[in-house]
Amino acid sequence: MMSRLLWESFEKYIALTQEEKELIESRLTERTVKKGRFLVFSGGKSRNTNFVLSGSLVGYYTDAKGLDHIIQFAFEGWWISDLKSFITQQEAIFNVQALEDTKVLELSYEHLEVLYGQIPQLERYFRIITQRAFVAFQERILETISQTAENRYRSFHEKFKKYETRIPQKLIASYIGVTPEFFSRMKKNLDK
Amino acid sequence: MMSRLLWESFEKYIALTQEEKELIESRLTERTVKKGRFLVFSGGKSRNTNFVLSGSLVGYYTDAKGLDHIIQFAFEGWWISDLKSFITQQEAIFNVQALEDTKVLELSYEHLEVLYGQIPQLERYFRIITQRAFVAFQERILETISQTAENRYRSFHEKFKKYETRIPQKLIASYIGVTPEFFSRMKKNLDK
DNA sequence: CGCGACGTTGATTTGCCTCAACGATTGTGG
DNA sequence: CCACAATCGTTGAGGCAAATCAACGTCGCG
Repeated sequence: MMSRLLWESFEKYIALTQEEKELIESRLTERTVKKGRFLVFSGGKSRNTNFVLSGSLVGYYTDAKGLDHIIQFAFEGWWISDLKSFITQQEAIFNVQALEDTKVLELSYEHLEVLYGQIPQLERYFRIITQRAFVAFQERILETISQTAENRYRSFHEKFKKYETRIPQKLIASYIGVTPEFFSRMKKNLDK
Repeated sequence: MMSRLLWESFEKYIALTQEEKELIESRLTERTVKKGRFLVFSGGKSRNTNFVLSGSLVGYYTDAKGLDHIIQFAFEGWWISDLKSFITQQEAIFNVQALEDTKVLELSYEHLEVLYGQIPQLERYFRIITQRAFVAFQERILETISQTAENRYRSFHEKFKKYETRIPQKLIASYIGVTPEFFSRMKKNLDK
C-alpha cells in the first residue's frame, strides 16, 4: 500500500513504531474517486475522514439559493472531511467532491476512536493538525472581514501557488467569496 | 483556588484523578485584569493560554489602517489566546483585551508541553476543544462569504444571546464585519 | 459533431462604506 | 461630586465595490 505520504505526515509530529504503523494501516481503506464524483454529500453521513494520496478534492456548502461556497480544497498529503458531521456523527452539511481523479485513504470514526485508545500519540497528531488548521481558518476570517477581494486573491495566490492551475477559476472565486463575473474582471486588472 | 469551572470543562471530555488535578493546578497562575487592560498585545509574545474564570475578553486584530477586527470573544469557561503565536512561540499579531474586570487562569506554553507528557489525556482534551473551535470558525467563514450582514447578525444573536448585553455594539459590528454606522441602521430595521 | 459548462464583457443595481455632524453616556481628574 | 472630555450610538448625504442579469464565444466531453 502506498501510504508513504501518510507516514511522512505523522512523522512531522510524532514517532510511531512499526507495529503501530501496521495497526493503523489495517484500519485504512484505499478508495478511488473519479473526477466529479462525491466522497461525502450533504444530507448523508460523514463516517470517514480522508487522507489524499493523489488528485484533489473540494469541500463546499450549497446554500438555500443553490449557490455553492467553497470551504476548503485538499491536495496530496492533506486531510479532508465534514469535521462537524464526523465528530458529532450527524448528517453532513457539506459536499466533498473530486476535482480530479483522486485516491484517498479512508479512516472511519469508529476505527479512529479505538486507535486513539491504542496509540495515544494519535491524539497528539490530530491535536496539532487541527490547531494548525484552526489558525489557517482564523487568518481566512480576518482576511474576509478586513480585506478587499483583490487582496484576498493575492493571499490565495501566495498560499496555493503550486496548485492554482489545477483549480477551475470559478471555484477560486467561490473560495475567496466573489462571483465568477467579478473575479474575471478583477483578474484582468491584475494582469499588468 | 476557584477552578471549579475548569474541572467542569475538563470533565466534559476526560477523567482526571485527584493527583492529576493537583499537578495541573500547580502549573496555573490566577490573574486579574482590569477592564480595558491587555492580556496580550500585538508585537508582544503570547507565552500563555488563558482560561476565563469571570468577566470577559476580546481578541482582535488591528490592520494597517488602524482598524480593529474582532476574531473572538471569551466569557466564563472559555479558553483564549493568540493560538498562532502560542503554538509557534512567535510574536503575537492579535490583541487580547479585557471587556470587563476579568479573572483568568494562565497556563504557559512550557508548562503545558510538560503536562502533555505527564497527562496524555490532556492531548485529548485540547484536541476536542480545538476541533470544536475549528467547526465554529468554519461556520463563521461560510456565513461571512455567503450571507448578508443582517443574517450574520441574526446568527450572532442566536449564539451569543446570554452575553450580548455585555458587549458594546461597535464590537458586535466589528465581529460580524460591518461598520458601526451600518450596524446601527441595520438594527433599526430589525426592530419591527 | 453538438451540447453544456466555463470564462468574458456590458449595463444596471444595491449593500455597505465614508465622511461629517450631533446628542447621549461614560468616565475621570480636580 | 461636579464639569469637562472622550467615547458611543444615531442620522444624513454621497460614493464605490461587488452583485445581478443578460448575451456571447470557446472549449472539453459524450
